[in-house]
Amino acid sequence: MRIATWNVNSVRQRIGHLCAYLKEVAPDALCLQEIKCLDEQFPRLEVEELGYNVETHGQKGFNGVAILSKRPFEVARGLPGDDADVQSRYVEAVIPTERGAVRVASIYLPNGNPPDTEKYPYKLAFMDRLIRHAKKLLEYEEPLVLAGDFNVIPEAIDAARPELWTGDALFLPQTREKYRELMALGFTDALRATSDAGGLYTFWDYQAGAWQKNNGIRIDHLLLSPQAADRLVSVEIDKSVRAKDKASDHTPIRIELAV
DNA sequence: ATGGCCCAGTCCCTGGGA
Repeated sequence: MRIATWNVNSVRQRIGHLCAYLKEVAPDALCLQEIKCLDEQFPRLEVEELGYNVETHGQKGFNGVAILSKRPFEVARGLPGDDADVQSRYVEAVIPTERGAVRVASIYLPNGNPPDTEKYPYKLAFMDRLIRHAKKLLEYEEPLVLAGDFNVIPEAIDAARPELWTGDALFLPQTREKYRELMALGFTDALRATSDAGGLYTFWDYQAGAWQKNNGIRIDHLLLSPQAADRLVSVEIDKSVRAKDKASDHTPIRIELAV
């Protein structure tokens, strides 16, 4: 089973690239972040025409997540303990497979910048809620994939120029510590399970020629429960998507799971 | 040349992203 995640930076701006990706890569499931629209504004007909089922958790203008899957699936919107939170950043699916099912979450973790504002504690609180929920999901002892834009640079090797990020909410010690707390529940970073190489990025800023200089960071992750990690076959960053005209600033990353 | 963008929205500027 092929599972991909991609922060599209507005699905309405990216519908052409999205359809091309679905045709060329044909993921069984695709997690989207930053759809930046209401549920009813999502270009669902174009996607359904390509054989996908669509579940969105959108909001006006900002944020918003979605899951696309060839097979019909069960969906849950929002993180538990989320009731007071108006930002749409989490959607979860249980997708049937040949032998059973795989649970997949599409996550758009808050950016948290600037760190000296209320945005940073909001990020950390969201991570706490995610950790609590993930802990519960792991108790099912089933294949589980937490996929999305985590807005966390895990290690210095995950940035072309780590020195530029030392004071940034994506790389602050407290951010990375909380990310490690999540990982320590028993998750495997799919990419790091297959490579310890540097230069593997999923985001390049629009500004200052970051793409042309390969000044990237790795912040989009696929985190696997033990039952998913056991079935990991391969990982691919679809870098060519970032090279297109009118690209998102993120590029997709995907895994093959033998489930 | 030490800067360079892109998105949505009561929309020609502002706020947000990372």
